[in-house]
Amino acid sequence: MPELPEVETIRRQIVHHVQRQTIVSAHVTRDRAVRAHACPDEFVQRVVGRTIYTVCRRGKALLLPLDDGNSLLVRLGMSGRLLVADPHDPVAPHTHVVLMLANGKELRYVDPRTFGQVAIVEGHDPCSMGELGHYGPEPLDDAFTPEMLQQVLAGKQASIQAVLMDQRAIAGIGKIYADEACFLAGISPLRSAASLTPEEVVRLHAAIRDVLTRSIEARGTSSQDAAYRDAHDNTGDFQHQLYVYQRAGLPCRVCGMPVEYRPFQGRRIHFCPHCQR
DNA sequence: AATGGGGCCTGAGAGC
DNA sequence: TGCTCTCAGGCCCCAT
Repeated sequence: MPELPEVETIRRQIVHHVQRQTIVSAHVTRDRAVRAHACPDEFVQRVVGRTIYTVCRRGKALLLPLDDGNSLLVRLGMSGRLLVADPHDPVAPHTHVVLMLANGKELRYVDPRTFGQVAIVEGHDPCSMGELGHYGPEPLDDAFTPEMLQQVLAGKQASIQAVLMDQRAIAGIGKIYADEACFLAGISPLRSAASLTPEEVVRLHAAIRDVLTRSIEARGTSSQDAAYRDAHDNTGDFQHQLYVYQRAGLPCRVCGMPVEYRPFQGRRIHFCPHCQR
C-alpha cells in the first residue's frame, strides 16, 4: 500500500532526523525483516557505526547511503512503516528493527505482514543495485515525458493496469494510483497497453503525474486495510480525494453510476465503466 | 521475452 | 461469543 506518494512522504519526514547521523546500535527482533542477510547479527554488524548521509527514494524503495559506500535499503511491502521516535515512546506491535541514532532518536521499522524488508546493499547508486537497477523511469522526473510513456506502453499486450504496476515499466505505482490514474485519464484499465492512441497516452501521462503530485501534497492515502501511517504515526489525507479506489458500488463522483470492482487477472480492479473507455 | 499465476504473511471483517 | 474463512496486495519465483 505504501506507493510512491506514501514513501516520498516518509522520506521527507525522516530526512531531517537521520541525515549525518551515526547509527550507535541496532536491534532486530524478527529475522524475516532482514532476510536478505545470512543472519540478523550480520546485518547489525554491518550497520552499527555507520553514518547516514541522506535519504533517497527510488520507486517505492527508500535508500539511505552510508559512509562505508553501502546503503541501507528499506522496502515497506504492503504494511511496512518507518517511524522516528524517542527511546521512551511506546514500541508499536510488529516493530522488527530499531536503529538508535547519535542524536538520541530511534528509527523504527514496523511491519505486521512482513512483506517488506530492510537490508544493506552495495553502493549508493540505485541503478547498480540488482532489481532496483531494472526499475523503469521515475514518473515525477522531468525526464518522464509522454514520449517516454509511449515507449513504455508500445507493443505490450498486457493490460494498462498491469503495465502501470510493473516496476520495470514505471517505478512507484501500485494498485491505488494505477486505478486512479486510469480514471483521471478516462481510460479503461482493462485495455491492452498497446491499444492507447497518442492522445490517450498524453492524457494518461498527465493523470499519473497529477494524482501522484496531489497525493504527496496530502501526505498519501490511508485506505481501510493495513492503513498506512507516516513517519509521525499520522494518517494521510488523500483517501478523501479518491475517485474509484475502494469506492466499489458507490456512485462515481463524475457520472453517478456505481463504481465497478471486478476480479481481473488475479487482482481486483476499480473503475467506472461509464467514464472510462 | 512477455505474461500470468501462486505463495508469502497477518489482521480485519464476514458468516455461521 | 467465538470460531473459521476470505480478502487485501508488493514482490519474488516459476510455468507457459
